[in-house]
Amino acid sequence: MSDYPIREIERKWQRFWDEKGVFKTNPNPKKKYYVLEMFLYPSGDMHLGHARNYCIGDCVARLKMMQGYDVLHPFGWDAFGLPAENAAIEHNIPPWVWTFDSIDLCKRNLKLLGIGYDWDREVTTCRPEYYRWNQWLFLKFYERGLVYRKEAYVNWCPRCQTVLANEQVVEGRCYRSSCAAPVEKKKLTQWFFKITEYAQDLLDGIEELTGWPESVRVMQRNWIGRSEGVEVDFQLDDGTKIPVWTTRPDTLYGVTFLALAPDAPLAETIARGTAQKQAVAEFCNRVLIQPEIERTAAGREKQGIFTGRFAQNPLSGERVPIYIADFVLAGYGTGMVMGVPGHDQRDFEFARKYQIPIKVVIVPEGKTLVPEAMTAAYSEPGVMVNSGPFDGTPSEQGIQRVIEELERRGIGRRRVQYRLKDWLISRQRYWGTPIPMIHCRHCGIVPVPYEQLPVLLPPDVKDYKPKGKSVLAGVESFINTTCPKCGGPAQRDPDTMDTFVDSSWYHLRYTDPHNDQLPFERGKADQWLPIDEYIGGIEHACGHLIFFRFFTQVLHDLGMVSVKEPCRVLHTQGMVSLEGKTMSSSRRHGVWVGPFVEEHGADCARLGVLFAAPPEKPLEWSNELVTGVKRFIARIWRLFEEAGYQLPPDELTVDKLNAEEKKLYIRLNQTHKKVITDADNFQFNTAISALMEFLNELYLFPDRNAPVFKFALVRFVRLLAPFAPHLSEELWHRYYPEKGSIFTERMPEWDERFVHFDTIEIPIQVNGKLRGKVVVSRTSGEEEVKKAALESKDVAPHIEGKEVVRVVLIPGRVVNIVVR
RNA sequence: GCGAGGAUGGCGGAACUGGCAGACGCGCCAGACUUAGGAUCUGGUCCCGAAAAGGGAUGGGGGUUCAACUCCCCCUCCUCGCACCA
Repeated sequence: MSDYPIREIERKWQRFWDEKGVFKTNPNPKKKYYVLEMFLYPSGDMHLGHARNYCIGDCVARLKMMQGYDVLHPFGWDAFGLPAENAAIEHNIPPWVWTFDSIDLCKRNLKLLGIGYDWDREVTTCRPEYYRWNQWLFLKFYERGLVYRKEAYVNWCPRCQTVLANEQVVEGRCYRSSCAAPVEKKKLTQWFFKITEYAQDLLDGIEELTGWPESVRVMQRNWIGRSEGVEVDFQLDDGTKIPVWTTRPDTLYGVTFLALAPDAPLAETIARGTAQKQAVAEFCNRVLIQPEIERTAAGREKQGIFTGRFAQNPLSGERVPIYIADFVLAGYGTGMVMGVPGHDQRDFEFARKYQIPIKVVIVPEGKTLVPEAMTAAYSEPGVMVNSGPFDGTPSEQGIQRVIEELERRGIGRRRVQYRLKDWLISRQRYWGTPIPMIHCRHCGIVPVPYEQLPVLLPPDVKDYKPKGKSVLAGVESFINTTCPKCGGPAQRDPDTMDTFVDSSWYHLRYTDPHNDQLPFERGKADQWLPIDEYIGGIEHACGHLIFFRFFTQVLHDLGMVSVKEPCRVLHTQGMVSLEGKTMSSSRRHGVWVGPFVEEHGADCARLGVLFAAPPEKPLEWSNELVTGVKRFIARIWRLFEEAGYQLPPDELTVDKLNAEEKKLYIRLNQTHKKVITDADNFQFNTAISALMEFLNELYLFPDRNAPVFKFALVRFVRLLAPFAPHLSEELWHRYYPEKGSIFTERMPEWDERFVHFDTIEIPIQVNGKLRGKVVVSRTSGEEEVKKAALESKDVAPHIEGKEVVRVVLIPGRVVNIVVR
């Protein structure tokens, strides 16, 4: 008998699936199932870390097909963005050449793995057929007031020469692992999506996402970061009101200074006309020039400077100095904090350093605090003191009472503050979606009319290298245009969109990928949404996975889709590492799909990544991992070759089976049940181990001509199919050469009448220790089992001469005899 | 600092609702078949006992319970996320 001809067979069935259109989507699904893996940034070769993601998704998709669902399982390319452009600059070729080469390579790899995508629905974000709808959606968002332009200090990556969203700054550095340059602050005029308008909706929506990992839900909650507080008006000497937001109004009488962020707008003007003016300007410059990571590192010694100005506390009437302090964030609250050194650790440190008085206004119940003796702020709840009419109030109540007083006097307002900031989407780079806006000297900013979309990315660019401003600004044929309003000469916006815009709605485009009238038709989106199973990396928890929820919610509110949440179930898969380091295309570190499949086969790769560990766990790849599944495949092949593909009977008469045969039949049903329920619960490793166990039993079964044996073999093939599709398809066709694909055949249900043996072995414990076993009928009554246990000779020595206090029976599980 | 998750053989990992800890696989040991084996098959493989009988074992310590990997309290360590958010 020959070895399993892996590659020959895999190629055969991949061709067959293609030709028969096995994975084509039913456009009119009756029972839909949308399984989606996060699409791919095509950046060179594909390693087993990528493959893990797609093998998981494909296993789910094929299983659902066999269970009778109409499955949507599409794929596409997240093809715009910096890596492509940087690589293009490095290799001195246009970005699209590099990108499409990468796509070809990756697609070949996916086909080598035999992943069952409906390639008719392929989406490529750098094609005008796709990105025109980015522009269209941008304009819709603009009309709805969800797009705006403002000058602000933004994250600037000096190496990529572009701004970054907050979600793209990781530990103060550029999020791209091959860059990781410290991010700077730069004042620029940029386009933003007003995601903060959806902060509460995004937060509320998390409650519904019960099919998401708890960790992701918590991360999103923290990222959105809701706090309740109050905005209090302090007053400058000239009467100007300056609002300060706080969550601790109960400490308002303890304010001894105000601190302003160096990049807050007020910081520029506050010191005007004071002797401090020069020093303040120098301080702000010095602070802002530092990379944010250094400036805002926790635990760092705080820096500040007095502005020469004072403000009046609206409750106590006290006059306090205004400082500029580097620990205050411009983008949170009002960009200014009230300094309460007695009750906030940061304020405490700052006050000690600059000899600002410390005032105690909260004390622990029944105790006193002496400012001079304090070594840290007292930030716990307590009782209010030195707080005028509020003295004696417990601080938690005090928060409410102070707010009420402020509101009554019209000098404060309750306000919820979110940590989430608006999404900065403009990029000063070439390889992205042009922003469909026109700047006219007379009419100001004018949107490009819908009928003029797409605004095409010009191909005739000589130099893609960024120079601190947009590449497109230097492309005259692109930048010069006419104003749609007045017809006069005008200029296009030179920036391109963040690629996270592309990935925020691709899940909807898959439902209607060729629509040239709309991004997608509502009816089609509603047929498939929400996504039933979404699989991707956890690194997207606070980026893409928030953005695509945001888009879906806006599109819902625009009446374009019925669902508010895009995705019912999310699974995050663990990274795959090699020699302790995460596999990475850009660092050329990994096991590559192409050579691996050529050597071991696609089924081996699939079984390998699925069997090695539960999907969410990180996985250290090793050759030993392959050995087991490769042996498994070889053993399956050998057993079936030996058995000779004899057709089983259509119906199995269970009554006529002898004991041995019936046992096999029961084991088959147990295996069937476990494989399906485990796979449905995303436990592919134990599903595969159940198949391995059953294979071992098939080998030991004495009569290979028994109908039940033949029956079991064919069922085994069907159960194996989602995990090792090529091998299974081959075996299936050896039985049924005239039938279609195993994946379009409805998988039978297991026989629930035969998932238990007639007799069971029950462990007997004495005082909790295992002392023996007893075999009883599954239907025997409680007394009968207890009697058998007490009479068992295994336990006799342990109960002899002792008083049996109690006999605990857990039916079908255990008997515990308690003696004294 | 705050938050989340985790710790089980030499390794990856199993264990339903609290009910036989270590399924399955790798590795290792022994044997069989072989000219040969890095192929295949069979058996063994948590630790202490020569062995049986017994004990002891799920990061450490306590508790609840007839019974604890599982529940409760304390501690240690690891991973991840956020991190001066007022």
